[in-house]
Amino acid sequence: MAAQRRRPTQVDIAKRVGVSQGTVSLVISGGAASDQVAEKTRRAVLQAAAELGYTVNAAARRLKGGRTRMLGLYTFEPVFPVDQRDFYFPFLLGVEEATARYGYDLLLFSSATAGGTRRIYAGGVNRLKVADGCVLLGRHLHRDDLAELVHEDFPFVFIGRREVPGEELSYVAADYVGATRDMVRGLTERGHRRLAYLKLSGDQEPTRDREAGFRLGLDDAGIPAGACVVHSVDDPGAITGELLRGWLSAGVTALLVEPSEDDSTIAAVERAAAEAGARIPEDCSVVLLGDPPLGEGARDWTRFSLPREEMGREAVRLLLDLLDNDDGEARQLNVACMPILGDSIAEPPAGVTP
Amino acid sequence: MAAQRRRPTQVDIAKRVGVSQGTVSLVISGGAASDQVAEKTRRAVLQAAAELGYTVNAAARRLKGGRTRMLGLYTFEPVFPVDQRDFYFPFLLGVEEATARYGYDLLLFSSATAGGTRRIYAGGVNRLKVADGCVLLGRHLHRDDLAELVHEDFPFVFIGRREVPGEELSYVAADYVGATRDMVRGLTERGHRRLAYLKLSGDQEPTRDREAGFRLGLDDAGIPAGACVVHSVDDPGAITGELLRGWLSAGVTALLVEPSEDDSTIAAVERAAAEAGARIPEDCSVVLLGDPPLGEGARDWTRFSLPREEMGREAVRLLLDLLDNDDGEARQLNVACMPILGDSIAEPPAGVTP
DNA sequence: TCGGTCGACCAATACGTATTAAGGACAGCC
DNA sequence: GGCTGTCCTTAATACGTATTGGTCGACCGA
Repeated sequence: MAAQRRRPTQVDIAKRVGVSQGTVSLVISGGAASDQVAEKTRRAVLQAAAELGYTVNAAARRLKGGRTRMLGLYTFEPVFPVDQRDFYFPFLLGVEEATARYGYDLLLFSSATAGGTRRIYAGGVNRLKVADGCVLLGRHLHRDDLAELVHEDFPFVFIGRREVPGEELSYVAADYVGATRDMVRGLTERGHRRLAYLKLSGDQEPTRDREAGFRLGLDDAGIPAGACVVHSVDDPGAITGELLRGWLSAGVTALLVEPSEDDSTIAAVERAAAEAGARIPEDCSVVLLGDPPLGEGARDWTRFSLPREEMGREAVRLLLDLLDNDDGEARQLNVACMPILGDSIAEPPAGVTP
Repeated sequence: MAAQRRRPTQVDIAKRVGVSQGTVSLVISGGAASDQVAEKTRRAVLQAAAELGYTVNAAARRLKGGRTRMLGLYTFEPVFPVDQRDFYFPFLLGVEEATARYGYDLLLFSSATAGGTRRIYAGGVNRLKVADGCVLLGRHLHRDDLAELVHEDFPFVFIGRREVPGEELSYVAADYVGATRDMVRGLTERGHRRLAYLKLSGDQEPTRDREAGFRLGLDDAGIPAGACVVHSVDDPGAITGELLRGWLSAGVTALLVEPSEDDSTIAAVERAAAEAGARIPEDCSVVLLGDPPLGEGARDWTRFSLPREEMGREAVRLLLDLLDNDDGEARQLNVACMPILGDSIAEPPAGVTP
């Protein structure tokens, strides 16, 4: 098995069979056009291809405008770190499954990590373009990168709702608005009238959507927004027993908590409750606006859960749709979250009548 | 914003600035060669590039260079099914990490799944070759595919030891021989003299290696092979309390169990022990020759554990080594397993003197 | 003024594939 | 035999970049 110095090309096949490169291309790229080729030629070409161990050069095919049958997956954070594992893995699962079902291969842009910071345009080059299209994933993204990506018109779909001013972009997102609204309804129907909402600081879309859902939920129940607390969590350490006690004595009976990436916010809430001598859910109901990051917490939180696997699948579906009929339209999809009734909510304690 | 029908190229920049495409290329690809360009021109080009929103066409660049800076990952089973998750995930982790560190991208050959059966040579064409090299992973592989793959000389590294008659192929494998030998030593040093070894049926390399290690371990302790039981497990249901009781009354004091992919074998052993009224480890020590598939078993088995993440990393390292200096040599690496002392072994029960 | 040197740029080409207009062989028909 | 048409194949070209041998002009020293 002497090493062949150069990968065989269509020209090599052509020479061997005694036809032209164009004919080889017709056969190889298959399907529609290849029935113009005589069956005998066709077989000879395929045979030679097999013998030489030919594979199409993806770069060349792409260059000409052809398809690579590769979909890219770019994540703004590394996907695989173990602590993020449970968060990202289901997305991956869905993306991989759908990619496979449609007969595409999946290209993970790991190299972006190399420089430490994770950028699309490392060295002015947009690696993504070797793929036919790309699924983007991650919470912390460079707005500049995203803007530039939109500016070229390369097909991509975001997992998670993203906005770029003046641009329409494709995404599949969890319906945080509706899910949060439903959570509020769940509380108000149990009689809670005064709620505290702990939102993450920063102005990310998921946070904004939850807050919108919160306000809609209040409207539904006819509760004035002024009757509730909205607290922006900059530092989980700032969620003290003191703070919580203040809220409770002001008539707050339920907490809505937006989970952070680590479980620090949730942990802080539990700690604060302990410090304040408040039992969950007897003295204070708690609802999580999303999945607890580390999954295996001792408590079975009432919460909603993102259909992450489904979101991954849908992202691929949208992307392929985008590829197949290239109108300039953005595809946007909101998937419903699944409400989970845990043991962290109850009726408001008796005697609390705000 | 109107989609620009065509992305700007170096030619566009060249026209705008009034230089040739070649000069633009010199400036853009930067670094070493670009100091041949006058500073004034240089700046003009860069400015125009910025104004036009130019980015390098990755495909075109690749076309010239040969390398794609992609490494492939091909698995003979689907990687992502949830039930296999804990088995495959650490390999993936390691592969991805190393791939990223070396600045490569990772191509998952998902499309292979499409046809139901998982073959490399779908349609007579070897998809793998779009990547510079490939890491192969999985227990059940088509020997034909592998043989053919070796025959063309495409650089790849197997995770897990594989043999193809007459060929030298590259792999990184767990040192099953040494690890099993050490397990036997652990038992014999505690006084066990009569062991039963439950091996999987089938003639896979991992099974053979473990058996080799078993025999070496017996040699070390001066135990004749005939004094021990080697039982091939075709059907876990066949491991009955009856069978175990027979062994125990024949003086067997310890079991070495090769875990299957599901946990059926291990479960069968526990069930048999219960039926036979034998406590583990008081009446019968048990050692696992590998990781229990489902991790979270109630019992803390004495076993050895594969350094799966490390194996993934090493596979990539070997592969890149293979790419960079292309002698025809195969790279082979055995990594040591980590022995884990659980609570499933003890001294042999008193009164048993074979 | 002339030969020489050097800096700055250009023209040409290769990379491997897809596509298309055009060419050639061959058969059928009048 | 000439005409038309069908079927198969080819030649040519485009895609966007990197590279290299070469050219052109300026500048310098003698």
